[in-house]
Amino acid sequence: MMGTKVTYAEIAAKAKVSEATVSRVLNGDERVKADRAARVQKAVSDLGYTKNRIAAALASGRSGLIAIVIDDDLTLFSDPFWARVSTGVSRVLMENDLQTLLMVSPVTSIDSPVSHYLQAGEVDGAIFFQVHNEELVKKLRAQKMSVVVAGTPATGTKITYADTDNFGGAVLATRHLIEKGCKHLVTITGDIDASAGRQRLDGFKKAIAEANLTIAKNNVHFGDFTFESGRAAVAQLIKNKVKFDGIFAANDLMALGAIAELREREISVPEHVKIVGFDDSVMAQASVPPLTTIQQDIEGLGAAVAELMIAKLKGETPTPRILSTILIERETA
Amino acid sequence: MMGTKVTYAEIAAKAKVSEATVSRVLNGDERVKADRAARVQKAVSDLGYTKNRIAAALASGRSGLIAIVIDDDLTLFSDPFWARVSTGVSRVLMENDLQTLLMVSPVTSIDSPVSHYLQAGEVDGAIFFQVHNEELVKKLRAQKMSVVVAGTPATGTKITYADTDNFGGAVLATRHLIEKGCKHLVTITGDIDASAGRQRLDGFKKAIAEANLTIAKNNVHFGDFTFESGRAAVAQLIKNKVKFDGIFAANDLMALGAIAELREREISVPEHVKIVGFDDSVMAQASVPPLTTIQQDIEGLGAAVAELMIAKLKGETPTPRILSTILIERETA
DNA sequence: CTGAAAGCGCTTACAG
DNA sequence: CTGAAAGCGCTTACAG
Repeated sequence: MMGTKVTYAEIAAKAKVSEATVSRVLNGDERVKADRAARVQKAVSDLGYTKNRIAAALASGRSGLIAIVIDDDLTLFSDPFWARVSTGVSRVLMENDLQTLLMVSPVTSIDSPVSHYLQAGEVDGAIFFQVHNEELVKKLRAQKMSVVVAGTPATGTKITYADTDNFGGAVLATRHLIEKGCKHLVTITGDIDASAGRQRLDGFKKAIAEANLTIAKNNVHFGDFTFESGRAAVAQLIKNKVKFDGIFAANDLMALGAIAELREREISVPEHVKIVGFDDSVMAQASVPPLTTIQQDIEGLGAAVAELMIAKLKGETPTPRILSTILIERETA
Repeated sequence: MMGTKVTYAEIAAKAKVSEATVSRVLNGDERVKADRAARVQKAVSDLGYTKNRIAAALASGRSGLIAIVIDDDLTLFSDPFWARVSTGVSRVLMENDLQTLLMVSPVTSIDSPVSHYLQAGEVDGAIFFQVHNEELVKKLRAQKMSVVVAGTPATGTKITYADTDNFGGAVLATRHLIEKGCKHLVTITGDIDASAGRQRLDGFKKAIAEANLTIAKNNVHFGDFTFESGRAAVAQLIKNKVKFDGIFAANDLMALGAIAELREREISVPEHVKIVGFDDSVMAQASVPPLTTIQQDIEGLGAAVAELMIAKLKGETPTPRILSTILIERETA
């Protein structure tokens, strides 16, 4: 079975072909004659051979390694979201005989160890979960390394990316509130510097306009995706005497913060105020009352990113992928 | 600066030494004379050299790759817990010039692709986040591969591991309930097949015994770490007419489920029933009322696992590491 | 379609 | 302390 390392030499001897032929068969070269290919295949399985990818990498210049680069500054990875994206990435990559290298690094500045590592060319591609540093991405692309981003990069750049349809999801959420009879809608935005934050706000505005409603000055409250900011938003809204009967919170955590504050003031959800979140995190169904929210296909996003990477590795220039969302109706709206 | 690949040949020429010497200097061999070593160092930085780890791996037989193996059957990685452990692992490994390979695979049976891959010896070590398959671990260890487990393996095995002090944390939680005046305690256990589930139950029992209280037959309700099971537990308890004024739930999610059910029955928390969870997840502070819970050092656990791995790689036989927990008092107890 | 041969960029006994 | 040389296990023009 296993035991001592089996190499091409043994296979070649057993199959009575050259090592070059063994290599061809193992790499799916069609030109090898069927009978010889069969002999090689048999020898391979008889000997329980598994290829030494490191040797292959050195000889071919392709490592088969794809890095997932995560900037730990934002303790991003603590967010279950990214973990699930990674799961999707890893699964698809493995299916395609590629390995996932996990790089969690405090800073992805152009001079950080991670950057140097990436620039050293030991990985075939890099997947970024944020684009703090467009410079780095550009530099890597200039070095013909394949780069794919999960999320929407700044407009104008030609970076390949996949993202959830944040805009569409926000439209869905807002329309739902309107359908449920809300007349005075407000939104609590996420971090507006992040594309997801911006897009969700845009979607909200779109749905409002579509329904011929208007957005009063104080109806957009800028939050930052935290529970506290959701809570503060409601407090502020009330302090400002804003009249509202529906809230679209750009994520579940802020929605929960909003609910907590409403509850404290004995404003009942969904009777007095309806609310829709975004993410469909575990918390959404564990909340009281269970939260109506927008669900995204998180592992699917990871898979999409991996597929884009694979396409780029083949020399193709794939177009961005936008994954649609669905509304999960629970009890808050 | 960068550009064309710099190799030992260039460095050797520039520093006027042999390639062997370059290798020695770069690998910290003390025997090289200071002045020659200095010349090499200078050439290295002048040329902006970065080592080709793949070539080094092939020549030395050490890949510098450590796999984190995650069984995706349980969608384990969706749990932010493991993502954070991975963060800790990855950080420490990087600091030690090792890479983290992320392997999310549906099954880690002894015949799965992952197993084959690991057995092929392309990684220097493997970190398991669960030990479904003791066989695999044993086999790998027999092949002198370094294996470390995050979590507590079955007793009797000599597997190196690091884990949170689940037992101690449960004792802390239970004592707190007792100090707060609870007389009739119940616990909602986690999956009892998992070591964390068992240990947290044992800790509960220990604290009860310590206080000279007794555990009535129905006071231990077996859950499975889900929100629903927490909810069902309370429903069951009430149906069985069990008298209780304090609940230790083996994780936050079940605690939230319990709170939801209590609220529905208009039993107020913490006035009528006090409750303590375990994990200090994001949900704990976002719950209403905020959940008193046990906090563990999750990234620290990852770091500990990585440190154990590094020790094993050096040929040492480190002893298991148990990380202590603290109680975070909020409003439910 | 196939083989001999060179090469990928390091490491490491071995000899001195 | 240092160098020449062999070798790690593959891949890939090149020639036929």
